[in-house]
Amino acid sequence: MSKEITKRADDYSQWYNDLVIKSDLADHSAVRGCMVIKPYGYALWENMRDQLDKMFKATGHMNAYFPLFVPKSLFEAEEKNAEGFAKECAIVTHYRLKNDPDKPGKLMVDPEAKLEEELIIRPTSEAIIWNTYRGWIQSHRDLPLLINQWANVVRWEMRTRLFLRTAEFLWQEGHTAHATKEEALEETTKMLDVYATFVEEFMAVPVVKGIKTANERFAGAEDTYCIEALMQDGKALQAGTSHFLGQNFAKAFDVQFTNKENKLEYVWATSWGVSTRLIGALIMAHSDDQGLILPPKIAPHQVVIVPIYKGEERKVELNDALKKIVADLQAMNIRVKFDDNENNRPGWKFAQYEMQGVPVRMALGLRDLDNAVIEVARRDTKEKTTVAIEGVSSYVQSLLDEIQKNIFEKALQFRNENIRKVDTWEEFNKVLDNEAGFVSAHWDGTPETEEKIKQEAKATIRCIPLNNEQEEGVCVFSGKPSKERVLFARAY
RNA sequence: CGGGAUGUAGCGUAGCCCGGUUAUCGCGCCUGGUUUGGGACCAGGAGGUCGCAAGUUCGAAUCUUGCCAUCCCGACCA
Repeated sequence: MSKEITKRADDYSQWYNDLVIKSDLADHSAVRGCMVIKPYGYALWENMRDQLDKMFKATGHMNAYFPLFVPKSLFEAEEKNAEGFAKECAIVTHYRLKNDPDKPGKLMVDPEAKLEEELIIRPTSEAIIWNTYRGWIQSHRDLPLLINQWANVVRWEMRTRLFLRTAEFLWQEGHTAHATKEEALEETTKMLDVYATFVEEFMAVPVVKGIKTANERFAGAEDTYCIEALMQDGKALQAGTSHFLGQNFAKAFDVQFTNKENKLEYVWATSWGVSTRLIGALIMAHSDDQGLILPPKIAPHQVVIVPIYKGEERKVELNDALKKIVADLQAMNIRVKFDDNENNRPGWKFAQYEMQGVPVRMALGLRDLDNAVIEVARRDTKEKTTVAIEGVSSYVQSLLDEIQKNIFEKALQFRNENIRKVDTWEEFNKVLDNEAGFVSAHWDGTPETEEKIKQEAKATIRCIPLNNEQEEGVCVFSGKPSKERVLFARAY
């Protein structure tokens, strides 16, 4: 078991570099830890983004865009939020360069051009958005305000890891305002459900929905809900969060509304986000030694078609047959790539598209053409079958559904096999060291114990699962009484 | 910022200990040809501030010092 858990994020560097994302911008220390998203990787992100966007709109949200720069005075208004992000901010202090008198041809920061107030490059947008909401919300009739933003943010982490923790990343952040606590709480869990649905049904990655402990909570939130996924190396990954912000931001930015009784009240808030980290989750949850395995629903190309030529003879005939299949698949809204590039040989293409994770590959040569059949290979199991050309498009359509299902089932089985109930401290450590995965154990509910466990076992409480089964027990570390198990794991 | 390692062509590397012709090999790239059912082959070709700077020396990729950068581990985190 433990031997199978070998895949670490680093093992995928081949695909990061060759296909999806280049690790850094240039040989330039100042932008280290940023990422260049290549077209193929971006197409993947776009598909994920488009689907999420649809789901946000279906739940009544609208998109807006707020500034990249947050004046320091706004940033510090909500104290806990500011404190939480203070150590990882990029700050703009000047607005002009000038020629350096000592170094011809070089530029220097013009000391005359110092900004009166520093601008924080957003690590998250609560501050600037809530400052704006103050002007948008006066009456209960303005509520709820349901807004999402697709943007980039910057968090100057001491250590970066491609996809999982880059200095700049793309994400969406929803920021909503509500008249009542109940409504805001409902929104928080509703959006968590949207995330869970998206990640499971489209990315085919099973998740545990849960709530964070106080230690792991978003800075400035009353409660943080999360979805936690398990990677093939047995480490957990937080895949998305949805925060109930209470009235913290409303109070910090003085956002009040007049209720039906003509009384002033502070609004209730939520925020929620997922990022390009999801791409990392996708890679680490599904890849094998041959490369990526992409779920059909979000794969940039769902099908790739490779013609196999023999000299020039009957090439037209071959291509005509394939073009008809391409047209049939496109008519079914299947994203298909017809690769008739003659610079690369079929074997090269097979390997290439396997590495890129294209779910279905079809190959047609003269031998097949004469028999009116075509070879169909699926990426997830690597099975190849020969199918009659007649009706192959509907075969492929159902195969894509089958692959989507199979990838999820495989990941689900792996995840379920790697949630282990543990009742002693010795076993707790043994499982983490030898088998990894989630450990379901009793915890006395104190931040002190949580912190000690983190120190000693390097494992954190990933979440307290929603609808958690209540069960009398004793804390695996302190031996104090506990009434439910929580999920521990070593995490990215 | 602490601990460890490493910098040689676009990528991966040999050479360094023990200084001495024109810096090794593979992949990739360019040209021509033959090929195409699982990462083609033949022939020819281009590509190098040996991380940077200083020092030692007749002579430095190789030795010395300083600096810079990268990677891994830790603190931080989506």
